[in-house]
Amino acid sequence: MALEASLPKTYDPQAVEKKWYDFWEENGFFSQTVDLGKKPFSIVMPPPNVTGVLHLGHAMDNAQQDVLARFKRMQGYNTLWLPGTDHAGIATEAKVTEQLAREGTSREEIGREGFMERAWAWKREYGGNITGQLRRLGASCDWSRERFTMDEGCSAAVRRVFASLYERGLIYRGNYIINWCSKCLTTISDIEVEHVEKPGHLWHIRYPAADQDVGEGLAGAARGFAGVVVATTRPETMLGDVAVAVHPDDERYQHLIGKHVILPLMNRKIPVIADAYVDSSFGTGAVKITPAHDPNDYDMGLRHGLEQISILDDAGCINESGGPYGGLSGQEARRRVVADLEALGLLEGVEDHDHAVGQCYRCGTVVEPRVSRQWFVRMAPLAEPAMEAVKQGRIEFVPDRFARIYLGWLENIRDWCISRQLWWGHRIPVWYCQECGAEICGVEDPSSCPQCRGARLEQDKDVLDTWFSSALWPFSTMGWPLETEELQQFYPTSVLVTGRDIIFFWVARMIFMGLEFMGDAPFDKVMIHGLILDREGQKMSKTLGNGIDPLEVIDRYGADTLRFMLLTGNTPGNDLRFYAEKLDATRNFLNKIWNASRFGLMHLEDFEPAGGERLSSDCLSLADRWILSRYEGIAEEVTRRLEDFDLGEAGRLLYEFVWNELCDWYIEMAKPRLYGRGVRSGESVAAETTETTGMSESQETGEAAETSESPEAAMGTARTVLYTVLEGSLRLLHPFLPFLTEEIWQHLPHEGETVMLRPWPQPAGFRDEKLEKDMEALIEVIRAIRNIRSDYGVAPSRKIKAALFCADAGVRDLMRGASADIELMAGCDDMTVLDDLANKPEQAAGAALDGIQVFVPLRGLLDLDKERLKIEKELAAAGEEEKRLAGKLKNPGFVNKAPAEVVAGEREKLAAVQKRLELLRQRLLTIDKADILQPVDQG
RNA sequence: GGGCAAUUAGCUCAGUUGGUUAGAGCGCAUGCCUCACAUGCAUGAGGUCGAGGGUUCGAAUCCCCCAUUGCCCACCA
Repeated sequence: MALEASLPKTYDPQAVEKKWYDFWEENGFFSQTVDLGKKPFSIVMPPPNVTGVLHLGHAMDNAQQDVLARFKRMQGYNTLWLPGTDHAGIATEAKVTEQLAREGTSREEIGREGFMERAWAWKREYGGNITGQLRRLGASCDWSRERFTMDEGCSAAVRRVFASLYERGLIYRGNYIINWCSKCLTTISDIEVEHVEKPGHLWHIRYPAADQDVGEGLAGAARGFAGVVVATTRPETMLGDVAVAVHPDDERYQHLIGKHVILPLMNRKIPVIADAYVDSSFGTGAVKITPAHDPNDYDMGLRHGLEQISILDDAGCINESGGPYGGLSGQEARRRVVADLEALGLLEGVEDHDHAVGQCYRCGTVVEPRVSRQWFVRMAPLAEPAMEAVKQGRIEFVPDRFARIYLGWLENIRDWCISRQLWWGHRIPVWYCQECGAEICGVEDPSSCPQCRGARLEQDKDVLDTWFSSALWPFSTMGWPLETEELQQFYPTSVLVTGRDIIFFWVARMIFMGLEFMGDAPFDKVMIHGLILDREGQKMSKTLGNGIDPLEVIDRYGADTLRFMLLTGNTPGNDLRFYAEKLDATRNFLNKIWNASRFGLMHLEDFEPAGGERLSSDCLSLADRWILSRYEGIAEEVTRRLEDFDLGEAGRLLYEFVWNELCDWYIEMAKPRLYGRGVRSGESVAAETTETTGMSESQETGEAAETSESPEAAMGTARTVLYTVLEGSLRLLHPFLPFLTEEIWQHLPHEGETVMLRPWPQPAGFRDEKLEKDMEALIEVIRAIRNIRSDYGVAPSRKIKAALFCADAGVRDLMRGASADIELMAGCDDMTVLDDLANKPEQAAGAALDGIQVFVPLRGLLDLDKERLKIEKELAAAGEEEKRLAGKLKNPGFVNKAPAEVVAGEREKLAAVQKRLELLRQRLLTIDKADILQPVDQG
């Protein structure tokens, strides 16, 4: 009593979450030492940005990882979940830069060294935020192994990998066309460019033939000029044009190939070249070629040996190569160029044209393709094995459709631009000798030039793409390049859990780096989840302002509610909508568990958990055996689902089991015994009662036969079963609801320090599918009776008596004590009683179930109109059913080809329906004839 | 231009290899403050499973086509 009284009626997460998290962490329950004798399970956490804040995406991602980690830990695996954070080059640099601006200073002013100091200070100040937030979520990761992508070890791994790839020619430096963000002031890789379809224009511009005088007198006389009309979406880039291209077979332009035209505004003579890349059917069939600012033109420029004229500066403005337009912004230059062309009469037309504009994925600024000298990773040799690993099943995507996305990307992969014009990051480990020009790359900082012995060395100014260090995460965090025992036990990791948005950024790159440097894939499985959407199905984003802060949710509902909500209600890989009603429903579920446990505690205060061996089946009631069977069935199914990474289904199964089966049925059925009222179903009788004739001939005389065991013994058994199922369910729920389950479990009698280290439930042989089917039938019967009660408005306080006729004695036995509001009539299995009731439909309401008939004497409760309506309804339904069945049985296809037992079954059903129709018609008649009804007996 | 997902009750979603009567939560209706829980209990109403073909004795489920929505990829200027 004291225990249950100490628990409030509703679960209060705020009161317990911190307590248990600290308890777990301080006792080292999350930490794992290497033990090569145990089977390993390992996950590396996708490192969140060190300066970031937890959003719902993180919450879901980490909740999923936590479920797996806790599940595997309970299963006895040596489980490592390794956390850490990412230095997030551009994002962090932008934040620090902003901070400097607020202080009235700047990057340039404080210099590289000063900036790095500020960035590290920023990291020290805010880096703990997100890890603290992960703790609030309940993440059971091993914080003693927390890593940071720029810590010493990870940096050493970066150096080693870079040097190795460099030595083998897999990293090279060169002038290529790259993507430039003029706001972030750095290059970005191809996948960091987002293509957004936008309405734009296609301008048709005439480039006059070069043999005509295009001097100063161009204006006003343009109409007379021949030449060629090109179509472009970016007219300002013409300032950097070096050619016009047409398809070699295009008849319209044969006469121009090899000739020259004049580039208007710049008055440059440029050739007309033939290249099969050009699509004759698009635009005018003639393309202006700007090798310095368009990837296709760049390639074509290489093919034809064309000059690259760069016309943009770092800020995206026209540079001195743009002649009179120098200094203008891109936008402004476009306006002026178009206006000037129009004035010259060279603008032949403008049409609307949607086209994809590349934007920086971080800041949304339009990305300009530029030719620039950068560092690249040669992808072809690395991509090949990475594709093989997935094709051969070495790495498995869950759901597997994501494997195709991965493979598709790698098939068409281009070299990876890894240099960034930033300061915050891993500086490229290459030095240039200022004396002889040698390029030096090494794991150690060089002190002098190995070629000329000169000491004037200057390190490359750029840093590496953040994803370069992320790509090494699965092994750099475990100590590579040292041969650590962590690597030995935990690499390859078991599964990577992440969102589909970073398959390219991260997953693919980890795979090829792992294969290259560890000789094995970094993980066996990749579990991909979707995004969190708002209630309308919109992506949550900062710009839309529809984001929800997971910490506010935790404050209000608790971490477990948030977790469970994020983990259930959808299928793997699909997006998940997030809205308040779902949270409420989940909170109610937690409260249900809470109260079921309070009920349990009332009855288990001085209970000794001696173990399951006390549960031998001969002292169990049918209800006991049923719930134990269901519990084991659920445990098995949940285990299977978790092993298949179907967390949503596992959670749903637990929800339904706990609420519907444990709470709504078992606890209700066990109450009489738990309260010492001693009603106990007669399983001993059931064991003897055969299923021979369908109607038991034994003389069951009500409750006398039921109490073959003392109320005390019955209570003891019920308590043991209740404990077994409740405690076991808490263990099954623990991966989903760590805080709630720990809090309850600690109140229950228990062995061990914490539920999180208890063994995962194992089957103990209570599964009995026949019994489960019987119980299902019983539930149907009880529903039918309650339905009758509801239809006739029987007061809830009044017990309802029912007669139950069924072929199966087991079901009838289950019925005893199954429901507090229903009891079986004495002698109700007597055939004569059945006939009697069936023949007096005005005195009894009935329901026919599969092989079972139920009657409830009405005892004067009959409401004639209601009954009549109901029968009419039933008649209509039965009529329909008869039509359907009769039609089916007339179908020769069905009769001849379906299995004989199916056909026979249908025939039986038809017969039953016809019989029922007849019965209903008679009852209707009787009712119509009845004047006043006499109660059957006095209840 | 390709590819992927989704389309099932008023809303949000399940539905395992084709097989009795298609499920849940929320919402709704009716009745209940029954000694674990009103964040609850009981009962009920509500579905031509996006449209159209096909395979099959039998299709929400397999095949084809179409439509709508969302997402990803793509160097048609």
